[in-house]
Amino acid sequence: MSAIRLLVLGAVRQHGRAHGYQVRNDLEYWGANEWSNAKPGSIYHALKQMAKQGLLLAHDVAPSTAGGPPRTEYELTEAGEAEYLALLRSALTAIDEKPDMLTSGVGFIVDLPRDEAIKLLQQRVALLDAWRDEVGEHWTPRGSDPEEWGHIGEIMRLWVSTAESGAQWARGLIERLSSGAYVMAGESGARPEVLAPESGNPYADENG
Amino acid sequence: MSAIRLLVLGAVRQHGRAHGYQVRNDLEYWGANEWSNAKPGSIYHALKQMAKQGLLLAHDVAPSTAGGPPRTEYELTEAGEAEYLALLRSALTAIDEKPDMLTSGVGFIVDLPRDEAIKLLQQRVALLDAWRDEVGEHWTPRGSDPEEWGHIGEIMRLWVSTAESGAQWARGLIERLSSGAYVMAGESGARPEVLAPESGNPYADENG
DNA sequence: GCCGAAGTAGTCAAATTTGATTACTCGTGC
DNA sequence: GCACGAGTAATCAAATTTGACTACTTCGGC
Repeated sequence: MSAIRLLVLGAVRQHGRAHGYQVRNDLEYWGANEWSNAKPGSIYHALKQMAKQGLLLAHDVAPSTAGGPPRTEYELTEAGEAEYLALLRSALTAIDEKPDMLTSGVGFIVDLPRDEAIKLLQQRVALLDAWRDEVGEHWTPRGSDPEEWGHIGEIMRLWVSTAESGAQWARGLIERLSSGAYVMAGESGARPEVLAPESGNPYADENG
Repeated sequence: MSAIRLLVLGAVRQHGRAHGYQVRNDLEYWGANEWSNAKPGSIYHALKQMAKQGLLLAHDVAPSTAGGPPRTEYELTEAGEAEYLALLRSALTAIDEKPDMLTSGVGFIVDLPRDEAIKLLQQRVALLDAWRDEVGEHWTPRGSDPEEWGHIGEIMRLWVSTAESGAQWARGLIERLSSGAYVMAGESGARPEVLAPESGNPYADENG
């Protein structure tokens, strides 16, 4: 799965209630259109699809106050909230995902309690270590002539290097979280669950 | 674009002439179904699409000799050959691609002359260095309070680390290529351009 | 002699993604 | 007073991707 659902759910959740263009704008501001598939078509499609599946609740709102076709506002249902957290956990843990997944997960990591975030990242490190070992074994079975693999061994080198650097980064973040960096879910000083409608999204544009 | 076209063109090219199942089998053997989107539907779709676009020539062959529906064999046209090399070059150079692109590029790197492969990888390193610097600047503009960015700065750290490890790997491969590792296109001892039909593909299964 | 598993070859519907395009409003200049 | 670019909000056709499914053959066991 791509990161689009996580991104859209996270963006809607930050507003409490949002219409497509707001989501699209937030994601564009984050540059997500460049490092993920967060393009208009995908965003609107994801909103509709998730509404159909009961993850989002759609409110048809009168023709927009500022030009354009009538707009629809969405908010997370309970199922949507659960799906959001599941996707977020998976984004931080799973190592076979494309990098946009992990990037999105990091972007929303403060929606998790500190303990859990650390635990997930530790799992990530363990998975990366295991994968590196597995790749190493798979590509150098006893008795097989290294010559035989030739340049294909370079793929192994690439993967091993990717795994090690990924684990390194995760260890760094674990350390920072362990020493109290950032304000995580449920901690005093946390951003309110839902942004006040009149205040701008600190991570997005200035339009309420 | 995904890696599917590069993979399919490369696989067909290695056989000189191949039908869909052969391609599918090769790619499965390389594990490409796991680290890329090389699934049956995508492979057959890519074959048909590229045939329609003149990159491949389709030969309808009598009902298969060994079960299943009638099969179609494909071979690269001149345009297909050009497209293949263009995709391969781009896979090795471009840094904004998903990792399956680079992996595929490495898998086929010996289809390029040594000089060119080295040059492309050097370009890659330069692009990665530039990207790392740009990310660093974009995320720490003068006057902006680091506190303001909070955990979002972790995305920057992730990207910087990705860029540096990617550049490191590329430098390693450049070095190995420079000291004569592997047999590249046009070099004595090179595998023949096209595999003999009766011999197995050394990088795939044993069926001709 | 035939049953089932494995292999061969490919198709299909549904979901998703892309990239362009539509449609309407507001402010700015002229 | 109106043309034009920028902003707002979304839709659409075409291409791609996914995952399951069809259909046919061969081979080993019983």
